[in-house]
Amino acid sequence: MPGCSSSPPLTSSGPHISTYYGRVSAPPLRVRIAPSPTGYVHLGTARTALFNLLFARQRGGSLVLRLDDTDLERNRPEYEAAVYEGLHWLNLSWDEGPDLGGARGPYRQSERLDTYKQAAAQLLEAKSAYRCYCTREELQAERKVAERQKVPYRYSRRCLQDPPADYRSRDFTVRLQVPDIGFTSFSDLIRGEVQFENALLGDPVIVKSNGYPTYNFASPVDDALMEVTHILRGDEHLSNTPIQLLVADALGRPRPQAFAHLPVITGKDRKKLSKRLHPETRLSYFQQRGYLPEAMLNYLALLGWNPGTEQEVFSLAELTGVFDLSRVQHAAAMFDWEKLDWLNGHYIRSLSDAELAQRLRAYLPNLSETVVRQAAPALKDRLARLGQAEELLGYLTQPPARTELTADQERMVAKAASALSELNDWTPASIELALEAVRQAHEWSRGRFFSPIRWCVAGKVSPPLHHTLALLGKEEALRRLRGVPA
RNA sequence: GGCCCCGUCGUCUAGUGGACUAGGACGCUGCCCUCUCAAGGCAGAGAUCAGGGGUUCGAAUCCCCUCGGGGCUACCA
Repeated sequence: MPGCSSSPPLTSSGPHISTYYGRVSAPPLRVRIAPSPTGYVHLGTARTALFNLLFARQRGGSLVLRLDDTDLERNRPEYEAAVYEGLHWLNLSWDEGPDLGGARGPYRQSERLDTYKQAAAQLLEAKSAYRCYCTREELQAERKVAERQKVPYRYSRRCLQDPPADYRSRDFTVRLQVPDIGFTSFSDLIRGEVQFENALLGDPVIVKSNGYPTYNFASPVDDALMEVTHILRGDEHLSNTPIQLLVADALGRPRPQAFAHLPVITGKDRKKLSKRLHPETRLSYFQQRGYLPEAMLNYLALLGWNPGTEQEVFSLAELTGVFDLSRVQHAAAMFDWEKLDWLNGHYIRSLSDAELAQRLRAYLPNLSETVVRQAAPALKDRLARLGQAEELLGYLTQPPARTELTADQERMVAKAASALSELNDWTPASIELALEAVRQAHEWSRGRFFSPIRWCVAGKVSPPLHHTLALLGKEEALRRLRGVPA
């Protein structure tokens, strides 16, 4: 087919090959996200979820939400709600999960313990895994020795060759016996061929002494059983991949069709986002500060991916149309508050007044719905985050500090007050008309006339003066103009 | 230390051997608009393409080395 060569594939060859064979017997594309219920949604998890969703939607596949809750120390059932809440806030959805059910459940790893137990038993039976009775102290000692000898640490396999005599009375873990020759390699949709030397891997623990599986065991077991075909996850998992592949192999399960390791998101210090070091790690932090979910989603898409065009603003639907894994960046991306602020401001400005007022209400709990609705138009161009509204409107409840006025300025304020006191219709438009009349009658410039009024009524900075006054209400506005203490 | 990944303006990035005097966006600076602050408009500064060697008529783009950053190296995920 020489004619076909005129359009070279723009994406890497992996998916094309599978699509081609897919015509014969199309295995449905299935991807998954696997957050741990730790009480908050990690920003990286949110982006991984986005990319997975886009990938699945583009190819008519499905997205599975699985809860990786095998860490008894950190995971709590009640934290599950935070996962749903965060993801839903971003308007992200999935097709199967603990909340939705599905044919490949259960979707909480804590409910799949029997499955892992069986899988471990199978590996033990096949001699591709063995029990390890070493205590943490013994292992620690081994590690120390390796360190002292400046040789890379791997478990000694003591329990494989020579288990302790008192093993019956000891707790044990289960370790995968990794082949000590050969390489484990796989092709990554973003990074290409990646190879690891088995001999350097060491025998990883796959079942903890409390009977729970480790991540590197539960994950490949579930991915196989849940028939996950493509794994898109953070780059920090790249080094875990060979172990998971080896687990699938040992179990006699097919490996996933493809992996794609997404570049990590870093903080200003170039380090992976962590709860302790970076407030931006928690998705909910953005919600609290007044970032719009659609702006968040847009920004997240741009962190590590770009459309190849000059477009910066994308809706979720648009992203679904143009997203392309082959355009995902290889290098880590540093989180940038300033660009997010710009994007968020852009989205705020694109809201209708009514919509903005609606979204503002949660951030202005002390103001009436009416006031919030009146304030929306004046606030629109002044907000990078909804959370800033409270400060901008602070003058409503907190009168400004008294400023010293010149005699001239006092006269202007008095004129304004008396003109305003005649007004029956207390709206920005009529206030503006009244002030303009005074100003023109005396031939004062706006700057000269408005500044002292603003100082008396709101302070140094405030929305356009007629809005500032309108929001205050006639009575309070006049009180402040006349300098009467409340 | 070992293994793996990565390296274009401060940041996110375009770029896949010649159209690159390296483009865009955020931020920054200046001007315009203007009642403050914003928003908006216009203009501008900002990158020896990490460094050094090759390959080639020609390299940000291909190869090698070095340096730098990150990830993993847990009975966390």
